[in-house]
Amino acid sequence: MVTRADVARLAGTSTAVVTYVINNGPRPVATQTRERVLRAIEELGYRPNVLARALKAGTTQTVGFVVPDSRNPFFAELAHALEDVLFASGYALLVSNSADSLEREREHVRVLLDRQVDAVLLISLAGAAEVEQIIGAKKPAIVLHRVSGDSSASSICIDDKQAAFDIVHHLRADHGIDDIAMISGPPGAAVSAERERGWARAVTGDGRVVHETFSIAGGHAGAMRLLADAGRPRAVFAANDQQAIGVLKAAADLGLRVPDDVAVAGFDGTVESQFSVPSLTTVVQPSRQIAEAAFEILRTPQADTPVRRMLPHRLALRDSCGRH
Amino acid sequence: MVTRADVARLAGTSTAVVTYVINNGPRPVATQTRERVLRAIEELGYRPNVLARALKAGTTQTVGFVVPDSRNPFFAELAHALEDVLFASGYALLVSNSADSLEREREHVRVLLDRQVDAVLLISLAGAAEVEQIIGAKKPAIVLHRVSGDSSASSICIDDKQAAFDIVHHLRADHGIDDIAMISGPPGAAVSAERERGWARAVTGDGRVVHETFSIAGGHAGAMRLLADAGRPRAVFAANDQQAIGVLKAAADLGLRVPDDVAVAGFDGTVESQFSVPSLTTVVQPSRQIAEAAFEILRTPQADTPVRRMLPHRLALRDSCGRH
DNA sequence: CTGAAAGCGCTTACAG
DNA sequence: CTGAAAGCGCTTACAG
Repeated sequence: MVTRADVARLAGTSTAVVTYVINNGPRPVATQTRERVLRAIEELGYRPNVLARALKAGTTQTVGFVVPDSRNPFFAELAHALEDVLFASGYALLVSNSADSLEREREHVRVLLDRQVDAVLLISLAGAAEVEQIIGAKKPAIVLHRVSGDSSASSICIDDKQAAFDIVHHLRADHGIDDIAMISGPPGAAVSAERERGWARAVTGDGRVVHETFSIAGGHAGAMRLLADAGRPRAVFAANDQQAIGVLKAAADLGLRVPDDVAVAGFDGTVESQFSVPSLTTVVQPSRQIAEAAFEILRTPQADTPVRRMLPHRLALRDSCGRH
Repeated sequence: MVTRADVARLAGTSTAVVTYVINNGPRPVATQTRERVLRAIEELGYRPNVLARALKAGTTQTVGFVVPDSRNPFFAELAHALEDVLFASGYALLVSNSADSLEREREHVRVLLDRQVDAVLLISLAGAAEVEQIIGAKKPAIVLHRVSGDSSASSICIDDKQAAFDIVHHLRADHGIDDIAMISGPPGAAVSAERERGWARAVTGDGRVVHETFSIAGGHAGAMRLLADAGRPRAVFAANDQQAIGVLKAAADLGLRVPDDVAVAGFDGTVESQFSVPSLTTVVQPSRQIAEAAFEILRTPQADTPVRRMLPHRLALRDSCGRH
C-alpha cells in the first residue's frame, strides 16, 4: 500500500506538503513543488487513506440512517435519494434495519456512533428516545418524521395528519363515500399515529381501524378481515403504499372490483403505486426534498436549537379511487 | 469523548491492559485487574473508537456493495439479507448505486476502496472490469452474478440461462404457448445476457426481443410496444420482476387479460411478485443464501483462485401463467 | 501478568 | 513557502 510518505519521498518533499497539495491547504504550496507532488501521486497511483484522515480530522464524512425496513420502497427511495445527495459531496451512507424492534434500533444507533458517523438519520419506531443517545454523543440527530415537541432532535416531515385528512376527505367529499375503514401500522408506531388522527377527523370518528405491520402482507391480511364480511366498508385507507398494495390484492382475491366495490388509498407515493393494478391513489411524500433538507441540516453547524422542517405533500388521484 | 487513556487512568493500569480486556487478548489479564477495567469502562460509559482500531488493525469490518439501483426490490432484498448476516458478526455494509453508468460503477468501487472496505460485492453492469481494480488493491471481490471464465473475482450466482430456459419451457410445454416474446435488459447488460440465451434456446430461436431498462417503467414501455399490435405474442418473459410488473400493468391498460390473452413470467422472485394482480410466475433466486455464501467467502482467507458458487433456483408458478 | 513505547496514515500548529 | 514533530485513538511486539 502506497502512503503519503512514499509520495513525499518520490517528490522530494515532506509529507506535510503532500497533504497541503491534496487538501488545497491550509498552507500554500509553490507551483513547482505542487507539480512534483502531483506527478508523484500519479506515478505511484497513490490514494489517501480516508480512515486515517478521519481519525485525525474528526469527521468521517459518513452518515448513518436507521430505518425499520430498508426493503420498504419508500425507505429505499429515501435512502437512494440520500445516498445520491451525500455522494455528490463525498459523504457515504450507512443504512441499518431496526426490523421493528426498539432494541435493535437502539443497538444500531450505538454501532453507528461507534463507527463515528457525523450524524444519524432516523425513522424511529417509537418516540425517538435513542435520539438523546445521539445528542449525548454530540452528533446531529435528524428524525425523518414527526417528533413530539420536546425532542432535541431536528426533524423533517410532512404534515401526516393533514395529508391523511386530505386524502380521506377526498373520498368523502368528491366520491361520496362515507364508510371508510383504515389499516394502520402496529399499535404505537410513531409514523402511523398521526395518519390515524387525520383519518379519524375526516371520517368524523366513524369507521373501523385494524393494526397491521407496514408490509404488503400486513395490508393483505388486514383487508381480508375488513372485506370478507357483508358489512364491509366502501373504502379502505392504508397507512402506507405497501399495505395499500396488499389491499388491492385482497380485493382481487375476493373478487371485489376496485374502485367500484371498494375504493383504496395509500400513503407515501412510491413508484410502485403508479403501476399497481389498478393504479393507486395516494399521498406523495417529497423524498428527494426530504433528503436534500436532511443534508442541508447536517452540513450547517448546528445551533443549540433543533431545526424543524415541514415539507408540502400532494395527492396523486388515480384509478383506485376513480381517478378524480 | 472518553478514550482508552481515561479508562486506564481510572482503573490504574496501562492502556494495553484495557485493550487486552476489551479484545479478550492477545495477552491474559488477572481477574482483579479485569474487574477494575470493566468497572471503569462502565463508569465512564466508554465505547471504543472503531476507526482507530481499524487504522491499526488493518480491517474496517466494513463491506461495500455496488448495485445498479438499490431501489430495485431484488437488490434491496439482497442488501437487506447481507446487512443482516454482516451485522450479526459486527460488520457494516456500504451500499452504492452505479445508476446504470459504468463510470459511476468504477468511481464507487474506488471510493469504497479509499474507505478501506474489507471486500467489495458487485453487481456489475458490464464485464466486471472494475474487479481488477479491487484485486489490485488486494481486497476480495465477489460478483453476485455470472462472470466470464477468466475473471479473478469470486462469484455467486444461479444458472441464469438454465433458469430462463426452465420458465420459458414451462410456458411452452405445460401451457402450449409457442409465441413467447422477451423483454430483456439494456443491450450488453451482464445480468440479462444469459437469461436471453436461455429464452432463445427454449423458444428455439423464434420470438421478438426488446431491450429496456430493468425498471417497472421499462417493462411497461416494452410491453406497450409488444402488445399493441395485432400480431402480439401469447406470452411475455421479462428479464426481471420489475419489468414483469410493468408488463402486467401494460396488459391492464390495453384491456388484455392475464393469462388468458397474454401470459407473463418474471425473474428474481421478489416479494412484490407474490402480491401483484395477478400474482406473478417467476424464477426465485435464493437471496438469503446468496448473502450467506458471500459472507462465507469473504470471511475465509482467500487462496489465489477465486471461488465460484452456483446456487439452485426454483420456479414459482402463479396466476400470471395459469398457476400450474 | 503488566507497562512503556513504537507505529497505523494522516493533519496541523510551530519554527524557520 | 517548507520541514520536523506531535498527536488523533487504538494495537502489539518487546521487556520485565
